[in-house]
Amino acid sequence: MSSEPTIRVPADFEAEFPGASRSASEVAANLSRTAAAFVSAVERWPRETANLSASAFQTLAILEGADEPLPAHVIAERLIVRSASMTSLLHTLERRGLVERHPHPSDRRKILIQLTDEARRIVDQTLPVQHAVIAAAVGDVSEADRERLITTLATIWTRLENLAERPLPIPKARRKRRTPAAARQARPTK
Amino acid sequence: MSSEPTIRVPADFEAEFPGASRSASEVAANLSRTAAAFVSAVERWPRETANLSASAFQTLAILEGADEPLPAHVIAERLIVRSASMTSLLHTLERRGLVERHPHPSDRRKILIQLTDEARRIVDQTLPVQHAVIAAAVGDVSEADRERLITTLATIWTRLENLAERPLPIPKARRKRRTPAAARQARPTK
DNA sequence: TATTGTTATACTCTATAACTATA
DNA sequence: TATAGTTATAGAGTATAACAATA
Repeated sequence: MSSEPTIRVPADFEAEFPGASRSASEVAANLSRTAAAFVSAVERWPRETANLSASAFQTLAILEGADEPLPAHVIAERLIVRSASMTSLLHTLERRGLVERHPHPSDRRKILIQLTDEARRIVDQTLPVQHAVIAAAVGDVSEADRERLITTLATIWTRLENLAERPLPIPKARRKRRTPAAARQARPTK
Repeated sequence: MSSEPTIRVPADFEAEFPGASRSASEVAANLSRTAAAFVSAVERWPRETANLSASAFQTLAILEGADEPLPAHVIAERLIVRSASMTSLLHTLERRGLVERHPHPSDRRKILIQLTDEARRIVDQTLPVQHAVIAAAVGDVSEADRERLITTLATIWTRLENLAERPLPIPKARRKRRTPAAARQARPTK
């Protein structure tokens, strides 16, 4: 497929899109592609060995990390899903014997979600693989470059957080470039 | 939520997971979070102004970029989806009046997908906003750092491509650390 | 009144398998 | 035989709205 080591953007890009930045768009494209490959690599093990989706495994990992049963709404907050979605996710995990619902001892509105031993085994096997995959993926990058990368990513992330709270920007007009195909179409058809 | 500028991993991490790398996992965590924020920022405009999902807008953008009608299987290849998923995507877009199906003039197995004027208007308005959002997000990063970032991402991506073709690794045993909660549970309950 | 969780419903996206028609 | 596309079906994920039980 697109097996170039870096994704680059054509030179006339900023002429076509006033307000755009060629280098910024190259950052965005390469960042998205690398992160997608990262996520796919990390999700591979739980999917192929335990048939667990990303959300499903994340639910187990959250419970394992908490080291104690959690009420459903707490897991929902950490996963960033609605309570109705959480109910359905927990239903799937319960059917597969990976979590159990228990009544909360003092607040009878709540249910406490507890991992089964099988779920704990899955998490214990999956986390080392995921971390090993990550270590391998970053293996060719020096420690100094890792630190630089983390810092630059943090700079971008902070800006994105601010942007998310602002209203949508007003579009600037695009100056469409003439592509060979468009020129072909524009030419009188004989 | 997790509004720290950088995500960091505890110092005892490598003791718990032999074969893992603390700095690599920090790279992975920060990369995933920043990329997710990027994708969410870029998908915001087409979703909020035209109610278009990422795949739906991508389909329109591919057609716009090609500058000529494309057969369905070509779009499916570029989107990396199965032909059946493409059919359903195109059905949704057709219902919304954004694409039209036309018979291929010479190969009667094929259909040519063409953008409507409304779809072209949407793409023309969306692309400048997306590129402006990207330029704003990366605005605080110097040109030199952008280039370094792209290079480092390419290094990681190349490794991930190789890893994807290999069989799954064998998990190394985890050395569970004692968390406060676990210690509490382990202690005799009085 | 607010919180917790469930049910019902719907829509998107993706996937597989069986199928038609065309090359 | 291989290719292009559709239909049928299924499942995961997310969303909203109405609801019951409890605080």
